[in-house]
Amino acid sequence: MFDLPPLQATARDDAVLNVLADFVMQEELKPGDRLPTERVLSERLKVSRTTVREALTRWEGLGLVERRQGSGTYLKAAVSRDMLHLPLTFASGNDFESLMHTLEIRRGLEAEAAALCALRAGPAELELIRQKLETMEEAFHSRAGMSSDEDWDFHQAIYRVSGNPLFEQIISAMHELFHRFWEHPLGVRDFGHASFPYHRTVYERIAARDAEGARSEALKLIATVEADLRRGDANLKRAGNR
Amino acid sequence: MFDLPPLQATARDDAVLNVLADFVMQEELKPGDRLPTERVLSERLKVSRTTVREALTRWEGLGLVERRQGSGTYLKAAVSRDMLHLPLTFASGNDFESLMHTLEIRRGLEAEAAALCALRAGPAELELIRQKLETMEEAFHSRAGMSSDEDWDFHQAIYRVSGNPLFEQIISAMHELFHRFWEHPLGVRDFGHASFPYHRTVYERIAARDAEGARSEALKLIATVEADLRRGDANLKRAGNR
DNA sequence: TTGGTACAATGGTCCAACCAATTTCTGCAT
DNA sequence: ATGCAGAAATTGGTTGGACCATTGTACCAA
Repeated sequence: MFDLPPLQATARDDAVLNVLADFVMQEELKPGDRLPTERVLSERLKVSRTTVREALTRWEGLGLVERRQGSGTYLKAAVSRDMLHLPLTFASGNDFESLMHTLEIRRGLEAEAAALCALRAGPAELELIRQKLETMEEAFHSRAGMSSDEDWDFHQAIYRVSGNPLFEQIISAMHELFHRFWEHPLGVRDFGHASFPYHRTVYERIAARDAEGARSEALKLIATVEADLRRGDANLKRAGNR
Repeated sequence: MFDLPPLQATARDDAVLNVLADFVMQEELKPGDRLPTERVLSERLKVSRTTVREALTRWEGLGLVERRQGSGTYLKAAVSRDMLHLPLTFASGNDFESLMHTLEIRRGLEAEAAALCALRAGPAELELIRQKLETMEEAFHSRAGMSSDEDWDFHQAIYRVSGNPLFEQIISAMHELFHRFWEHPLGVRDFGHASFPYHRTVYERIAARDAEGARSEALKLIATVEADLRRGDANLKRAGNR
């Protein structure tokens, strides 16, 4: 008994996605570009708009695409037909414990990314990191601490220069989780105050092509953040909140 | 420049998913269970079936749910309201480059997990790791190399003992990706041959409560795997395949 | 130049129907 | 009773058309 015919059962939106992926490749659309209207796609592909929407919804859920009402649908990541999607979803509550867990993941990744940076960064990439560093330091000094956006830019530059796109994907997804904390619970403590000096040392080790040194400095950096958070949490508990 | 108002655009299907997640928790639905009909949900939630479908499509894309026409929609994974979605997408998942990328991620995580293990493993956990190690060594000796299953068990034990569930979840998802390589492309080379001795050194550093030592040994372990793979790839290219 | 207003384009939601696969029920033959 | 083929109901998949909410743009007036 062969059971081979799972082909062509009813999989229109899968087909739509394949065709769309072809289209994106053919038009050489890059992240940020706008792709055709749902109505246009519906007409061109000879399927209903609903079907197009379901397909795009799937892509949106995978973070490949972003929809802006009244404006259009925009590409958020490179797309090709033979892509492997690996949607990880796991329960991760809003408690302090979960925050620490994500931080541990980040520590491992950040260290590795910094090490790879030291090995792979060319002059241009190095310059990019240096620029982000200085922007961050400037913001830090002018606003007396709290440079979370610029701080994030710096780290993101490292992930990008590492030459491995997975770093950025994983970390940026976790970044959302981080924000869930920074909004609500522990007040906006003076993060990064303790970690601040390590940003420069990380950069220096990278610039010196010292992979192990970069890894080590990155570890120290995250360790200070962790210590800050633990202290904040302790204060909170001592105050009796929750 | 404040850019605070991303609040409350129009997000019915997000709301639908939240309510649905609540429902799943409330009814204690487990993977395999069937959840209410689209039509029922539409009626109960007072939204159109289209909206319900878009929401479910998102879940389906993330692998949380499976739809079977004529039968129903079935839960495929545990669902809770505060879930962290981490959709990774690998470009062209069959080239050597992608394999290296996943390996770099694994190196960062493995090192961190080993370090945490050294800090947190109790006597019982330590014994578990030791047992996995010996099982692996035994398999290695009896079958002259190639002990991938037992090898995996060993590493998984480390992730588990690390006390951070995220490690196991991320890595085990990537493990699938690894297998796609080990099946087809580079022949089943004598992996782990070079990495073999490091398994024991990792364990010894953990047992000695030496976090940095454990991290360092774990790094060496992955490095040998990487070197093996690079060698295999070079051989393949020299042979003219592709 | 500035500021507002009308209008068109676009994604978001809804409805009502029909199609296709699956499951369940029904009733007949054994 | 039992077994099984066919009808009927159930359920996800698709369609077309309509309307709403938001955004972008062109145009006009101060």
